[in-house]
Amino acid sequence: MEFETEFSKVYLLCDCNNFFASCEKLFRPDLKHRPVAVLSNNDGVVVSRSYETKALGIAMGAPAFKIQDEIKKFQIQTFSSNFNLYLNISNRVMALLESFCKDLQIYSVDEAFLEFDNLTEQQAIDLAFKIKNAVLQQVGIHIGIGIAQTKTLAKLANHFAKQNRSTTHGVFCALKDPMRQKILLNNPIGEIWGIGKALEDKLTQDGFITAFDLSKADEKSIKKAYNINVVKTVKELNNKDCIDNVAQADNQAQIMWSRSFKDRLYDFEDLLQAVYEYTQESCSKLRAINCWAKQISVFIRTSYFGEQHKYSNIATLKLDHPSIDTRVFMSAAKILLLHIYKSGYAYNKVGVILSDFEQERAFQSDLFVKAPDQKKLDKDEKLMHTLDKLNKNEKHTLIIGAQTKIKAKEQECALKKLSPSYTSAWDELPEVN
DNA sequence: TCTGGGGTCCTAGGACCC
DNA sequence: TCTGGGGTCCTAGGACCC
Repeated sequence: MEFETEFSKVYLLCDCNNFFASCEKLFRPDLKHRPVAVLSNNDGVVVSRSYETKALGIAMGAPAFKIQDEIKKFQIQTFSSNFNLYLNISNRVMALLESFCKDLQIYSVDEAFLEFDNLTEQQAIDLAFKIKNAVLQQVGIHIGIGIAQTKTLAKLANHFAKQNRSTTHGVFCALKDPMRQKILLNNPIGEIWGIGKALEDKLTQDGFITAFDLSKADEKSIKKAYNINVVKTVKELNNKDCIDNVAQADNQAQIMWSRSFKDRLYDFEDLLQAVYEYTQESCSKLRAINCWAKQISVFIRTSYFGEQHKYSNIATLKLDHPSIDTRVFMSAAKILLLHIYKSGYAYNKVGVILSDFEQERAFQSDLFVKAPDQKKLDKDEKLMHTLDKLNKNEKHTLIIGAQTKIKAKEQECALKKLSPSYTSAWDELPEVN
């Protein structure tokens, strides 16, 4: 009798196929076999494509205005990004995955690593199909699953499964060696998780062409010529698990709010109003995660494309003590914008970043900085939470005095083809025949 | 006319100290 | 006056991810 090898650690990388496009199809059975594309903010570029759209040769990141002809010709159904819908579907998928695995690491809105101990190859494969079918039946989303002893290999296995859907049926197991070598040999280094364009170019120059080449590299020379992350990648390709929990930590490090404008902005006052709005949004997020921030940055930039005069700059201000008060950050933001604003440029994007978080309203006493009045802080915090409550359902119910033209025409982000909020708004529920 | 948004981590280099 | 080295801490910017 032969015993199956048990692997002490097994990762299943579950990844939703064409996630945004699949979410849009979920409530539109009429689109089941039709090409669908989801566009970014301002309906700028393609961010998700259904299989049919991919087959038509529409590239990821393609500017919408450049593919107008194809959209018409092939009747590609386009949607603006409906993040509330995607987040809602994502939550359902993740909840279901968690029922299979207590060690679930949610890596992004559409993928998660499931970690198991002591599984044989066959057990892992059976489990993967069970999970895949459950997600399809209960949520209606197709997922692909890569199985391996490390996260990097599981990502590669998942990619391989997707590239070879007809033979893999969306699941590929690289726990054992012939299969591991297969995915290593069949993937160029650029396909490896953690190897971006810059590293790809350098590695290729140095003669590393496939993932297999990199797996055979000498760790010491890699450390010398590249960095510690590439060394980790080499280890991971060789079944040495060394990438920690990738789930988004509870202790988020920064909050960013930024938008590109449909039209260009020139005036300081117009930019300031946008900065005020993004500051308000960022602060609201900050309070939602129960953090206090000590630092705020404001950035502005002209378009990368077309503009004659390009300019981009960022400025940062450190507060004396952490705050959650929108008004505090707004006055800081104005100072920062004054600092970097230059007239005569056609700005197309501004953003606000809060960082340097604390978990509580700690105040480091300092000889030269006057300690804030605790009672006043209590009152201010209450006021801010009230503000959030009032604005929760209807944005801009209550605004801070300095905000004058909240819906300035120039900064409206056009979302022309937004799908209804099927799962989150009562008045937009799908109709059932 | 129209080219996304929101994150994390690493590293080089400067400031500062002994 | 000039000459050093070694260490830590912080920050800006780059690279990467989805």
